[in-house]
Amino acid sequence: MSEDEVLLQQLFEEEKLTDKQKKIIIAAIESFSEKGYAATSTNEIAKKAGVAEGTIFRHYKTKKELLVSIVAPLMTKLIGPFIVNDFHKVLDRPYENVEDFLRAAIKNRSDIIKKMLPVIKIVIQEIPFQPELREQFIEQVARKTFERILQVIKDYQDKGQLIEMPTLSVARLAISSIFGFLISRYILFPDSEWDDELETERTVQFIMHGLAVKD
Amino acid sequence: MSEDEVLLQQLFEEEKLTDKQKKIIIAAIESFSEKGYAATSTNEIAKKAGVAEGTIFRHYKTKKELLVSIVAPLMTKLIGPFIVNDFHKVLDRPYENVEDFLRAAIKNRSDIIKKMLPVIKIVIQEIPFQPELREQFIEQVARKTFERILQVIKDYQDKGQLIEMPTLSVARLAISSIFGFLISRYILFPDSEWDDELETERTVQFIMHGLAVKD
Amino acid sequence: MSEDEVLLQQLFEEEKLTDKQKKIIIAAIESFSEKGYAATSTNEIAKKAGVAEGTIFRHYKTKKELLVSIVAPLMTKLIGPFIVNDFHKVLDRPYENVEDFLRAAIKNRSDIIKKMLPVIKIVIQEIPFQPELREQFIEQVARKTFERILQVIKDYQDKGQLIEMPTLSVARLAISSIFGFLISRYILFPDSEWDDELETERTVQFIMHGLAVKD
Amino acid sequence: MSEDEVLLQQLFEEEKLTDKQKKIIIAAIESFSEKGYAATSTNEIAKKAGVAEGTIFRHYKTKKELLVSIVAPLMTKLIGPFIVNDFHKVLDRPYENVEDFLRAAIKNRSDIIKKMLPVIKIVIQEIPFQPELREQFIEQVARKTFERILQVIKDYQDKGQLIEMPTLSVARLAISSIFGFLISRYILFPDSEWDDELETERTVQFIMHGLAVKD
DNA sequence: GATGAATGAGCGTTCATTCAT
DNA sequence: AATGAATGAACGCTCATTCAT
Repeated sequence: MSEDEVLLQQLFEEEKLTDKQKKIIIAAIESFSEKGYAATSTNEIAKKAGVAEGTIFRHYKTKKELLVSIVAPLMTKLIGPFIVNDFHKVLDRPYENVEDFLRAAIKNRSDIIKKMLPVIKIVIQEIPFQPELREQFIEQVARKTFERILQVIKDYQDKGQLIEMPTLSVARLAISSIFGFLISRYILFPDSEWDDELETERTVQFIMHGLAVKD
Repeated sequence: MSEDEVLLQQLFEEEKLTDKQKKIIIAAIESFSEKGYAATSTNEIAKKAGVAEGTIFRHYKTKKELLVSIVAPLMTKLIGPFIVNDFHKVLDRPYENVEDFLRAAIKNRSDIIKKMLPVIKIVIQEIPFQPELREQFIEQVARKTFERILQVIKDYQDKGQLIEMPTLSVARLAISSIFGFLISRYILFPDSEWDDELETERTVQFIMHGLAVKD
Repeated sequence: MSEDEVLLQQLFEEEKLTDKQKKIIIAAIESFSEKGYAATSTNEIAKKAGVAEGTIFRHYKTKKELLVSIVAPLMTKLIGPFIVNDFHKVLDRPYENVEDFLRAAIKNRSDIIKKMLPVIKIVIQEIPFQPELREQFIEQVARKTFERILQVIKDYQDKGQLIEMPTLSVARLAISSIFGFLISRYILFPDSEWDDELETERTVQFIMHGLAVKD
Repeated sequence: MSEDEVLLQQLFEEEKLTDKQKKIIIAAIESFSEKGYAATSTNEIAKKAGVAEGTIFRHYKTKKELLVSIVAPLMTKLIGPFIVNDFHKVLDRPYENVEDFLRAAIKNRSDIIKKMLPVIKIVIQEIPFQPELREQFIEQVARKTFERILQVIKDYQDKGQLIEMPTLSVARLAISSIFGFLISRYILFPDSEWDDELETERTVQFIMHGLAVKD
């Protein structure tokens, strides 16, 4: 199974996709993420996919519907495992301390981001301009995940492992650090040499203890 | 002087802009930042600016040149003060400890970001797709600023105020936290109520001491 | 079969042309030859052809490609018969004397010119400005034909039917006379009354014996 | 006096031209003859002339008026000397025989053509598309000159130096040969090496005696 | 007289979308 | 289901021309 096939399977698990449809989606992901949605023509997608232009519109009423069909499942998939798995894990208290949880969270997201990189780029680029996507994102991702995250934070605060501070602020600071790492690692400087294990640990330690010298 | 006038003056300090040119730039900034560069038509800009479409092309040979002419000065302006001012300040040792420096850095960037927000959005959106911009950004912003930042970090490490860790990693962690704050504050949730003083302080404390409970 | 159909068939013998394509070509020939290539808009061609403007660009990537596609086959067709037929005829010595050859040459060219007139006008008008066409013309028409003509002249000189003079000069003089006739006949004064037989004969006699009174 | 100055003086003898006007005309002649009237923009002419675009329209109401103002004087000048001078010369019987007359005619036209070449190219290119020019050409050049030429021919026929044949046909044949020479010499192959004296003589001899071998 | 900024119609071309096959 | 020719609106851009300075 090729790399593209894997990506497709992850994004469109249950859906039945014809062969042509797969080709269209792969071509669209590639073009959208390279040149942006608005700057990509359906003609170009059709050529890259090796299908007739009309075929695209047989499966997706409009170009925007094609975009949404690609991006929407990511929202569920990207988030789903986090919520479903980790929720239970956390409730089951597999991570007795925060640091283990952070390490797991970073690792977990890393795997997905690596695979979904082109689609993630599309989401980031298009969310500001496509109200449809933004709404979906806020609805499905932001809200659900956020609630979960806030609760996790609260749990650890209750356990006395995190300082007292509004959970929203805690969330912002922790998420900034994690996303800052992932964005640096996979989007800004993917070509630098990275010791993933080491940088993950540094990030975790930073979140916990900051940069100040301890006496 | 209107808010737009202020923005223009800051971006195009020395340049002589005709009245129509100002209108074009303001209209372009608005449209580009709202709908994206590719999705904005020159016709639309002309209408919003109240000029003939031809007038745009009298001043800017192509649509892309208009984009660059808006975005390029930001790169200098956004960065200039940081380097020039803070460089000297740091060398002159006005900030004896890191925390003061961080507070100043956040404050300094906040002011500019607030004013330049729409242009900054354009830069963020278009850099991935416009090699011209990316190059300029890397050349003028990333390189220069990064060197400066790394040096500042090293200084504080030498003074024993920051832990020993590769400066690049320190930079990544600190910058993530600061940008995480600014992006949350001005781009993601500009409409929430923010106690700027307090959140700045929380960010600074986080960078220094992390989230772990101290005994 | 209409007159236009004949022209098309002659120019695009082997090629499969859709109905719309035929209409586009006929409209383009008409407009180009009436107003010149640069002064003809694609919009105008589309309207005259009764198709959408986009349809033109589906078949021809650019306006210039449309021009070339019309003019290029003429170069082959105009010249082909001359070379192939006449070459063999001459070698087979069907024209024992020059006068017969000249008569045949004029007649042969007349038929084609009559049919191709509008396209020929386009070629003449555009060759000075379209390097692409000029090259093609020199390559396919001028070179091949010229070699052939020079050889024919040499043959007749060897047979003692033409005076000794550099073949290039002989060619220039004979060709001037023939083209002078054809241009007068079909382009400058097509509306005058012409006794084609008689004027052809006069031209032939002129080429052979000039205008001086013989004693 | 530069070469351009000479051309201007010859074309605009009596007219008072400002310095800018001269520059405009020279620039226009160059561009029109290189790229054609329709494909030349007034902006381009202005730049080449080193004047503001508005200046062109101060002197010539429209672009077409500029074309006509350049081309019209040629019609008079090109023809004028022929009619005026040669008319009297012929009446004064300076050329006792046709051959001398032909030599003089070719020589006379050669000089002018050499100087006026770019303007002549413009005339040839634009006459088919500019009814205004065509009318002017027919009126001033064709008619007057033609009458004169026909009369000259008739004179020589009466003197028994030219064969009996409709003067129109005689004219056509002679003019074809002369123009065929001039066009080959100055327009088609200006870069070949030409022995002007010799080719002129060959042309004259051809017109008189043709190409057939005399016994 | 000369300028050049401004115009808006029109240019060649591309686009997402439709539909007969 | 798949095609690809056809569409016409919209695109970025150029043009000849105007006019306040």
